Amino acid sequence: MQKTKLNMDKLRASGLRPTRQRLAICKVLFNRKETFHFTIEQLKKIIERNVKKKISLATLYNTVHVFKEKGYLKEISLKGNKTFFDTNTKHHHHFYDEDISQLIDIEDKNISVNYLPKTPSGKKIKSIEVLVKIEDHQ
Amino acid sequence: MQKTKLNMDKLRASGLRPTRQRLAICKVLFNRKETFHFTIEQLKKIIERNVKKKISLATLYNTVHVFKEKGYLKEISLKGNKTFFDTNTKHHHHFYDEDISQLIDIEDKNISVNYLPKTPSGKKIKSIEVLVKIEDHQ
DNA sequence: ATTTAGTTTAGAACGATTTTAAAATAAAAG
DNA sequence: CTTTTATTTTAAAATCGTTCTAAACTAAAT
Repeated sequence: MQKTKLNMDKLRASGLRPTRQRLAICKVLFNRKETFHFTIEQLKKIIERNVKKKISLATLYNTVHVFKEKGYLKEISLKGNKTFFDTNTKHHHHFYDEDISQLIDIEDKNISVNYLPKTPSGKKIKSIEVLVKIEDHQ
Repeated sequence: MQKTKLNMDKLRASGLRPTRQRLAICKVLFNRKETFHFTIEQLKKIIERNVKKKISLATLYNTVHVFKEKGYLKEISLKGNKTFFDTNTKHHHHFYDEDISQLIDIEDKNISVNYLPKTPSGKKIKSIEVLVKIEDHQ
């Protein structure tokens, strides 16, 4: 069980020292089997449940931001005030249930976009993101 | 030229009285040929150029919000702090140039999503939105 | 052990949006 | 018309998510 070691490597690769706070954040983010979608507020609540000493908001924002820059987290395009992050860094898409603000991954291979219009001149495509909004049936 | 009349109808249909301020907003939003993508701040700047007496931010937020509820405007899914609106209310998609924060419409018929995974049980699809991010070539 | 560089923190600051309550205006009633 | 009533506009305060700040703290290097 070298999960802590892996997290330390991830931190060092991001240019961050492996502190108690950062390791607690990594544990919540990366020591899980399933993809994890979260806002900073949600992450804060989860950490508060699992850790005795509280971690300041500034540290959460900081660490998450660096992981995003390094590519260990993705930011998700959604309207609204809250920013969502995703531990699934592979290229993929999402179902979004607005009623419960819940995201579900759609694997890239499970969706196909046949794209027709030409890219504006001088520009090239950076990414194609599909968001499928869902709601209660009936 | 009954554009003002049309705007008054739009306002009344939205349950709003046609005031001087609201008609000025409508003029900027709806008296144009092309689709218009905007943030509230951008709308404010445009109106300040065209109207002698200034319109308060609260009125802009208010009116735009009601038009969105009524379906005369669409809100666009984009990450980040700023909220974009679109006068094109038909179902369609977007190119997004993050460098210049510029949106370009892609007509629905010009893109096709072949969607494979099944919708989570008890849920049905509300919309499918495609966002094609573009950047400078090279 | 001491120094140094990086980190955490609470709280201030910030920008976008919403709310407030008082002054202004549109529409309805007389 | 003029008055009354309901709606609207406004500036300013409040709020929310996020970022910044500067002082206290801790990890790593010496």
